[in-house]
Amino acid sequence: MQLNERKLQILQAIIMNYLETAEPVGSRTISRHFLTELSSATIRNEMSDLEEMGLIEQPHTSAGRVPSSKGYRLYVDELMHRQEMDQEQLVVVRDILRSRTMQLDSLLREIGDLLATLTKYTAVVSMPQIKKVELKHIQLMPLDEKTAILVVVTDGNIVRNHMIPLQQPLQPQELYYISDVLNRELSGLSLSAMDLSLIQKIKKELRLEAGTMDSLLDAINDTLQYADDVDTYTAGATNILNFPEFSDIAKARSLMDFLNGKDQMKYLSGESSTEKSTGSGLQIRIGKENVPAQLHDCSIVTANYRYNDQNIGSISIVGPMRMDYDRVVSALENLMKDFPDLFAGDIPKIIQEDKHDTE
Amino acid sequence: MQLNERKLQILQAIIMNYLETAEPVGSRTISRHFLTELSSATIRNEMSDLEEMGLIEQPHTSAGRVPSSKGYRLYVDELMHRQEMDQEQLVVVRDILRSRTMQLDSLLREIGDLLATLTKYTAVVSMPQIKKVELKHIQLMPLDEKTAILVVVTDGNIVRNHMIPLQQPLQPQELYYISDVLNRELSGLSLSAMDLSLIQKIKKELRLEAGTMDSLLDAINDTLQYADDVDTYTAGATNILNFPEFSDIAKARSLMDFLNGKDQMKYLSGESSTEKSTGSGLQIRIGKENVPAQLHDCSIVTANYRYNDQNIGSISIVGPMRMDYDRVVSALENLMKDFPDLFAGDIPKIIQEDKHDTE
DNA sequence: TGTTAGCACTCCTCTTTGTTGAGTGCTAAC
DNA sequence: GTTAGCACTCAACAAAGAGGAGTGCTAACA
Repeated sequence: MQLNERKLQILQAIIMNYLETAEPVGSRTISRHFLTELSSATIRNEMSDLEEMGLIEQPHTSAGRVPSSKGYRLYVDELMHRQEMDQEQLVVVRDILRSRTMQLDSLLREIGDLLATLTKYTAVVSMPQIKKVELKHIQLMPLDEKTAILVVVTDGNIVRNHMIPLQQPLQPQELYYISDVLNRELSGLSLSAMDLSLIQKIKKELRLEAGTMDSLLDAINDTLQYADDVDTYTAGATNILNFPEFSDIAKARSLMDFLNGKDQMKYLSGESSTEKSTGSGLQIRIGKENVPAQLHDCSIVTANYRYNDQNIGSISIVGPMRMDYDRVVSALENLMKDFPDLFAGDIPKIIQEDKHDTE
Repeated sequence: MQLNERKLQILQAIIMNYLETAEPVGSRTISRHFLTELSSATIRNEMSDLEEMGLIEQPHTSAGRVPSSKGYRLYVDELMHRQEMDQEQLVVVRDILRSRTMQLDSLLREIGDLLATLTKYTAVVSMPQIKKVELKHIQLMPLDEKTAILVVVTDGNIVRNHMIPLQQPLQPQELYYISDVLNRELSGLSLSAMDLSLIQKIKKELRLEAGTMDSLLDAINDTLQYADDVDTYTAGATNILNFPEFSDIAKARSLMDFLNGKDQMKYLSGESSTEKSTGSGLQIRIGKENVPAQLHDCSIVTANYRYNDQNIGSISIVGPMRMDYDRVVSALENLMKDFPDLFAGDIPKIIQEDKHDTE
């Protein structure tokens, strides 16, 4: 079957109308509001074709049509228009973000909040995997006789700290000295580059008793371990409750639980090979394209952020399949333009299609 | 009107049954399952009295009775039984908590998670107001030419850090030196005890240029400011969706938004003068006793935790008015016993009443 | 050949109307 | 003071019917 221009226009009209109303769209609605030069009967014929092609579906015999996953997919790949964002609003908040924080993790949290507010969907930010980024500074601080604090600062100014039990009391000077050595050996490296030989080298240089050194290395290891957990931040989780597709409380709850559960969210940050990505490097997963069952009614648009050419985390917008893809994609793309250091190399090409006939 | 023993028993039966079913309780139910020696007619008479006294209410003419706020209040003040908790479960998790962390803030988060799981309600922890606790250690760390990191460790091993822009590059040695001076002057004090004269003194001792010093003090001030925000941690927020009283999505959403909104949660941590507290120092607010409208259908049980005889935060359980007060109070009291250093001075007196007649 | 009016048909949705049952209050008897 | 009995109330549920949105199909038209 041919997928001509007119069919595409009808598909687009269905998606636009369904986005607004969340109700199945009938032929008459389209003939009245979108393609006024055609009669409803003609549109009915075309819709029948579109259904046969699997792009739209009928909830029941005498209902209008609803876009299918495949229909959304086609829309996202071919028909979507980028929008300019509300410039004022965006600019204002952006400036606040820039001025307020120099720490990557809090910056990301604020970006999440911003996106959730802007899109009215839920934003899930997977926090940076600091294992992959370079160490900038490492420091032992005296606390009391039995404890020291290990503070690790990475590229992006992410600060992590960890308590270290001391086998024996150490003088502040000793801790400073150890810090210096650790810094000399480790800074500039990523945590994942630390291996046994390096540790041996440090051990040798420090000439500390085995016990002290071991607990120290254990602590560093713990910090590393903790850093490896994919930690996520969720903003606007309750926005989910606004959508009629989640008026069933059980459904809403299972999704919210899923979004809060740190473990499962690893799914989001991982790049799945099957999904196409948009020209700008965004990944869009629609409905059943998501593996976890809880996400089968959802769509997810994900941007990966990077540091030194390595993906170290992601920002996702989660909403119902009936999502305003234009707005969400535009919001993320604008964000990417605003933080070129975070999304380097992926400057979005704004595809400027004409807004044809969809009056 | 007399509030005799039998009336109390009936009230208790109504509360117990309503807790379980969330349905209005009829006279027949009570006569069958609770006070078998009485006929339903007798109980009807007593219930009529209880209603007149404002302790129970009728949703509509031909429905059973539901406890009123006043009824719950009476129950909580007079009739409640403390329960022993599931010992095994509690002990196990408790040990994990104790061994895993020495940092107050993460400990509190874990306690929140534990309580939410245990009670099936929502736990809201207001994080410690570090302004009120003593400084243990303060340290400036070099980061790059333009920035240093200020790390502040307080009593309870809460670590906060803050980026400090440097007017001019400083050598690590200089930063260490400044740290030493700051430590000497500040450790042992609470942040709130810092005042101008103290700052003058430090300034004098350091003999640094005004610019450097000012930005430093600004940063410390910022940290202090940030510390003063009442930060909260919410665990088990989605548990709310389990209760039929929140099957109305709008209601559920407004409550969840309220619980997530940091600002409004100050309400929880503040001690309101009007509420009585239980013998063990817990505060219980029932339904309309809560000031914010969003909480009018909820009850909240709050325990304040302290450090050096100062309240520095609180742990609250939020649930529907139809809450299992016994379980919640017991859970919190057990927690208080387990962390005597956190809840010192308030060792709960377990009131051992007989379980009379409520078969 | 593509478009459109017309029409029969489907099926959801909403309203109406009973029916049922749980629960009450009241009265009179024990 | 307690209880059996009875009339009454009212939410909840189900069945039945009306309305309407929307479809598919056919036949006519440009």
